[in-house]
Amino acid sequence: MEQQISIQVEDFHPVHTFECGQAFRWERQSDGSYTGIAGGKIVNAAFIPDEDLENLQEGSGSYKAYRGRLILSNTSKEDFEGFWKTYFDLDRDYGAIKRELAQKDPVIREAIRQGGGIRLLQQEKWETLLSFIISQNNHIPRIKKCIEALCENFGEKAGTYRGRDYYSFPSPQVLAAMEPEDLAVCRLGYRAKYLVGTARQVEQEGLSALEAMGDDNVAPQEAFSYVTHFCGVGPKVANCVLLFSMGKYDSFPLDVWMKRVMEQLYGQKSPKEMKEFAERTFGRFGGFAQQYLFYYIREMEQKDC
DNA sequence: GGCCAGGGGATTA
DNA sequence: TAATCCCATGGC
Repeated sequence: MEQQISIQVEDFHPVHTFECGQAFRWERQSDGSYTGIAGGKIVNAAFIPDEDLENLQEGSGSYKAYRGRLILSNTSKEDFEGFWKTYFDLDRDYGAIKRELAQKDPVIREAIRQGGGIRLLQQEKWETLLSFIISQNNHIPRIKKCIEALCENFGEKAGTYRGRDYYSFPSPQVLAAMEPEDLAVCRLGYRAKYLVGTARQVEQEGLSALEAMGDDNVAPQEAFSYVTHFCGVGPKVANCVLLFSMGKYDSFPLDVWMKRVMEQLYGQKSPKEMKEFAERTFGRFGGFAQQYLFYYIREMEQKDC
């Protein structure tokens, strides 16, 4: 019998959290749950919403409560306390963040209403760095395929779960020893040389130098400078790494979709204006706002047709 | 600072 | 079938 952990959570919904483009290794199962691997641990996350009126309709604020039970299967109490609790960012009060952001304007208010179950996963730095190098100028379905191929070919088998094999994310050492051509099986295109280049830099400088950027006393600007020095990492990818793995929550990644949001919904014209507007409006919660808005614009595009 | 190639696949025309 | 687009970056 699989070991399970069940906890009561608020401001969480698996679809919002796993489909908002922050992570690429969570797969939706036929029962609506998600199976993923992080830190070499395979886990399944299911969610049973509370059936109270407030949760089904509107919360006390201008958003649903997204309250219910999060059930993690194939894990232990120790792993939950030592890893998943932090990974799922369960100690953060998202209600307070949403209330503050919702006061800013009607656009972000509606975005929070649509994707109020997003939690920013605290992902591993090395994996996040490489995942977002792969993400550049790319579609999410293909990003997922590239990463899966990378893990299957260069990672280690982490185990079999519900009839499927899972592989860990390849280490810097393994990829540093490769030539870009060796990664051809992953269909990374021109990004293969970026991965190998960055892997060699990380191997040289030490993984701990990268990990140290996640410390609270490391300023966002310092982390940004460090992360952008890697091969194939510019401002967009760096901001994603800062936001999704280093706890720099003022980061506001500006990609094609976010430029669309800022132009169509906020009337900002240049990227410079967009950055300044975001900083001015969302401040230290910029990263949370970015995720709500990113999810919102993509939902709208889908419903259009 | 602006322009364009980089791979490859998915989507659109 | 052809053109366009994609959670961009590096190099000129």
